[in-house]
Amino acid sequence: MRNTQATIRDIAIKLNISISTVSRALRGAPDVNQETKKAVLEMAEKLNYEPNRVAQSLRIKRTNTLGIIVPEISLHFFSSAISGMQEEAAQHGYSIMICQSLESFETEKQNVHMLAANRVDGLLISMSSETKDVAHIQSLINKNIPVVLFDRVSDALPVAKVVVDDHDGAFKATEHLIQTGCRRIAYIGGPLTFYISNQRKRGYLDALLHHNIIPDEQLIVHCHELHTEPLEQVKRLLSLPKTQQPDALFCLNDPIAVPVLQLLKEKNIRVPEEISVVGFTNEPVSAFIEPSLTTVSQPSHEMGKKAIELFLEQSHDLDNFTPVTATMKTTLLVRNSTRKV
Amino acid sequence: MRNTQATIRDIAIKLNISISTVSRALRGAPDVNQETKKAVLEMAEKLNYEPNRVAQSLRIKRTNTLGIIVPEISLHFFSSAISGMQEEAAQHGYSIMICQSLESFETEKQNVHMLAANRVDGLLISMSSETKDVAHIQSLINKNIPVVLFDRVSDALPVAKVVVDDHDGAFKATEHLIQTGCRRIAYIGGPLTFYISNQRKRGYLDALLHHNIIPDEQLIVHCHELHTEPLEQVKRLLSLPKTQQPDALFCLNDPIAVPVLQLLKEKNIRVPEEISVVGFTNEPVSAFIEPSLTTVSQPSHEMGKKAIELFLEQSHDLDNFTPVTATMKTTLLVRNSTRKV
DNA sequence: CTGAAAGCGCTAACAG
DNA sequence: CTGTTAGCGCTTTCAG
Repeated sequence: MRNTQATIRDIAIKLNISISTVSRALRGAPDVNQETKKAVLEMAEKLNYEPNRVAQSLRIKRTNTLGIIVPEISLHFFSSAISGMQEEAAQHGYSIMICQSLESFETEKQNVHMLAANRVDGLLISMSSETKDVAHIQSLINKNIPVVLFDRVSDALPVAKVVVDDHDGAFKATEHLIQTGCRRIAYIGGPLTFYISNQRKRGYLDALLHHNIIPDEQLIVHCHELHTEPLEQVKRLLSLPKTQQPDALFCLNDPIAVPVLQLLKEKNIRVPEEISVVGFTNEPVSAFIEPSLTTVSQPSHEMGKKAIELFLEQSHDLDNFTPVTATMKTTLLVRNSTRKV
Repeated sequence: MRNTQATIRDIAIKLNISISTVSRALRGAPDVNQETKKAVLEMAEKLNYEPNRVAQSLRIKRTNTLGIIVPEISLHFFSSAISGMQEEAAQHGYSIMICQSLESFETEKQNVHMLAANRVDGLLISMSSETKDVAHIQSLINKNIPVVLFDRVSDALPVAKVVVDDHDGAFKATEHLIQTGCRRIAYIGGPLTFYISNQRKRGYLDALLHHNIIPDEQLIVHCHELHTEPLEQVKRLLSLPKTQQPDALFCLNDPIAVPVLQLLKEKNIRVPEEISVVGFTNEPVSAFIEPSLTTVSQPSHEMGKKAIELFLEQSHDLDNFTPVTATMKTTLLVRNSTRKV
């Protein structure tokens, strides 16, 4: 933003007509003389005119911009979801503004404020694992700003959501472990307040119970932090007395499962012979790591698109809108980190 | 953007003072009575006031927003660069707006227009492989909008750039292939107008010449499209008469090299015994694929940060600014897709 | 079909 | 220390 940018006023003066006529011509209003319109368009071209969306937004009280908050852009699940959103949003004339919370509650709050200050027309949020208090998001709802939660959602918020059936995915994954002979299956999860982790834990527990396996509290791990703690916890589990050690690890997600697989390789523990590993998400590396990782795949790109669709529906009919939850399908991808049936 | 958002006017009325005083208090101007200031801040809090950056931007002619255009968000190199930018930008009070060109010139042009219309304070661009005409970017420069090109840059543009030494990286990679006994080394590159590809090709050629190997035109491939064509071309090379077949493939980047590696596996061609493969970029999968991919790594996150730094320098001193090019270090990561020395 | 005028929410002289 | 005033660039009545 500097000088030298032509405005409708410049066009109006050059053409010796009023700025309202220019404005009309530019926006293709019907009640404008063809000749005038042509002249305006030509002059705009000549002056390299670029509409000022900032001024427009202020006037029409819409920015045609959507805000997105994700924990970490560079995780493939999120960049892929963003990519889906971006494509869908662009098709409907929306730009997107992106923030990352880096799994920090404070940063997430700041992000929300920043995007609200920018008067985005809607917010698409995947919550940080740290977030339990959802007042900052609730306040958006109170201000009538459409919010769509995706993947990392919260029960406490009456908003549109895009999720996969985490319970079902976890159930299938755990059942697969059981069916391939595992009995002491550990769950490596996130904080106790982390909704998505709890859903997956419930699926895991239900699968155990369904197959008459009594859950062992010792094998259920809640990590407060998702980068280094999971590895520590796995090491701890592996140092338990032989009979108490797990014979399978069901990890909250692939970004946890992949390093776990590497750790096991370092320790010369054979996968899946000695221990099976299952992840969740299906990050690209998971197919390539040796052994390839059995995981529950989520349709990240489609989830992104869907989130935009839900926003659009909601924004068309803000007054009588009831929060919908779109549940997408997961697929259990059986690869080589689990035993054959 | 809907109703119910408090403005400084609301605060002024409630407190029975002028809006300029409110404005001053809110921005922490020095010449405001402590009491007044306190009252304003409290009232702002109470009304859930959120500054309107749209109005601010229009008035001060700066948006504190940066535009980013990348070919594809979900490629790790780009999402990682974006992540670096986002973190650095946030520290300096900038928001970011993201577009993807999807390797389409037309889309890239549209992106530029959209971001210009949004009056971003600067643009960070990694050009599509299709882009040869750079007039759309030149026009930004003419309008005094700071532009920083990163990774996918163009020679024709006098702007700040963040690159790696592509020539050097390619030279090292090719030399490594030669030193491990390869003689018929193919280059799988991009379009002839694709700057980065040409740089890498030159590094490749210079390495060959340096080692007295006469380049074979037949082994130098230019793909117009980067998703499916490279595989076709490799298949073609593999169907040449035995003596004309390559014994190594140096690929423009990892997103090409990885599928190539898979193709070779399908065809039961042993890597690196029968043919060596080298990539460029170092995507996360490259370390995990079997055999792991020898590649030239680029510091994506740092390149992103650096790009923001260059923007900041430039925007501080727009008038007498000379375009700098920051060249970052690459590292040859020798893994298992090439033979041992 | 066109123009005049008001105003979106905010900042920044200028004057007190 | 505070208030008045004039816009930033645009859209949108309301008149003609």
